[in-house]
Amino acid sequence: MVVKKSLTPAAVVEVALGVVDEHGPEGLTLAAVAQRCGVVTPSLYKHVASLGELKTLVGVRVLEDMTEQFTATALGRSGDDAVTTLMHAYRAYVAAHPKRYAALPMDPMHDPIQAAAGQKLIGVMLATLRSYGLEGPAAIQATRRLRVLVHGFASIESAGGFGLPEDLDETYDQLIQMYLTSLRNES
Amino acid sequence: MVVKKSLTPAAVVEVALGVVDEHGPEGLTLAAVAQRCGVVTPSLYKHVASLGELKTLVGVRVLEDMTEQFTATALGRSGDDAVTTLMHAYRAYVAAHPKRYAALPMDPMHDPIQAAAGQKLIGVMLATLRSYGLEGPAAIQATRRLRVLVHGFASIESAGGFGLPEDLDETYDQLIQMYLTSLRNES
DNA sequence: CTCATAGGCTAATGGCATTAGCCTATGGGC
DNA sequence: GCCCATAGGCTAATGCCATTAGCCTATGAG
Repeated sequence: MVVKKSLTPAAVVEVALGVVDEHGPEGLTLAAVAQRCGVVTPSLYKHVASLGELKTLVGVRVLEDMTEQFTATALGRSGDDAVTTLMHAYRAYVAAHPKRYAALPMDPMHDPIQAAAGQKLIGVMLATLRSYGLEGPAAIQATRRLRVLVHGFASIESAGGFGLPEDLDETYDQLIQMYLTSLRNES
Repeated sequence: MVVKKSLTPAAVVEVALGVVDEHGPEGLTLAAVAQRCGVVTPSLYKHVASLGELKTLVGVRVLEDMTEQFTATALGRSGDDAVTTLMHAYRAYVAAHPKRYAALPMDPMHDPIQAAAGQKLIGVMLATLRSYGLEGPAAIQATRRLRVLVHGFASIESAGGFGLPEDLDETYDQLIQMYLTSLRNES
């Protein structure tokens, strides 16, 4: 039987993701999504509650996507190797989908719909640090530092915020070394 | 003579800044600005070319504001003291105007109107590192690392992105120490 | 076979940006 | 002191977008 394009909510989010990848977060509009779905705008309300909700769902989708990628990459590694790999994976993801990254909410924890996905992503970072044997608060601090580094770099790079793209690999390596050193000085 | 509210472009930007502070960057709308100016929307076009231009000008204004604050704070200091002070000033500015910070473009260099202001802000950071005697490329790398740290932390904190506000001062202190260490390991 | 409903559609409302064109006060040149 | 260009306000109109209401049809469960 031919598969009908039944247009599930998930499919709508998928299309929305495509729109974001092409036109950025500001370009994400119900009208644009509807057109790509071959449907008239109001029809979308049968699948999502509003533009706001769609944006939220897109955010969740991206968070899950990142979590999956990073998990796969970090599996079977530990220590500096794991951290280095995770940081590279983070940068690679954002480089591959720059517009998409800009669609991420910086406070996923404050939205009940996104909280779980955000928690999982942070969980991957926390798990990556496991082999350092950091206890409670120290582990949280280390995770925060990591988050600051990868997000800071990724958000600037993806926006083309560094004047020249020259030596950016070197810059990132330095950030990684800086972070690894901070981990060593902590235990 | 009573000073007329002549509504210069600068005044419009000022009002826009107020709107951003209150409602965030998405709330910055010509309609909102016009209302605050006690004027009808189309009238604004006599002072700014478009909403886009106004946003750009707001960005310039914020960049200049930050530059001024940081310059004043860093004057007369050098070495770790200067860096520490600058980083605290950055965080303080963003904490004082969280919405405003979100209105900043991450790629000021790509806009001819904002380039100068962006350059100056980066210049303050570069100057703050002067006493470390870093040469050319090394100085640029150090500036980039600094930028990544302060922006990463500030953007997450201002969005309320850290789960609990607990121990954020400690987190920031760790970031500062981490950065200072990276400076020492470099020369 | 029937009928509830999923999922599409059209029509209508209201907010916003933007453009065109009008109108008035004012201040600089004479 | 007079005259007019213009700065700076206004109304009207267009077009895009989100959102709501209400209609219509095919389909699949009973």
